[in-house]
Amino acid sequence: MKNDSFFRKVYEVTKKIPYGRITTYGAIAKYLGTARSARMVGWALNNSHTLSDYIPAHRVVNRNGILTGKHHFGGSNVMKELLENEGIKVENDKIIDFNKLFWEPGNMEYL
DNA sequence: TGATTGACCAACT
DNA sequence: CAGTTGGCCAATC
Repeated sequence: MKNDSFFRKVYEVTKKIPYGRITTYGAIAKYLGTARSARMVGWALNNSHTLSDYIPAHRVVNRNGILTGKHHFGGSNVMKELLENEGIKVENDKIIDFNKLFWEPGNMEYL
């Protein structure tokens, strides 16, 4: 695990997102030390589907709580369905209780 | 190998 | 207040 590449961390953090919780690209990037690299988070998630590990990318939204990457889930409402399936309320491709459901990367309080 | 892009964010004009 | 630009790292053309 000495390979501290950006993508590697993004994958690890994303996989640690608790059930029923969400986080943002900027939060992950900031956790990694470079808040300006939020774009790379999206890139990593884009390649996440190629990984063997399951990446709950549907729990990652932009800082406005909007499902920006919904289009990359193979459908238009796939991401929304996944979130609602976890009890997350989504309306007009936006997280309703985004403020409450927001999970800070690295926070293991759910354990 | 250089230039471009990409599921973003924040500052500046 | 809305549009533009800069920035970050990695992958693709």
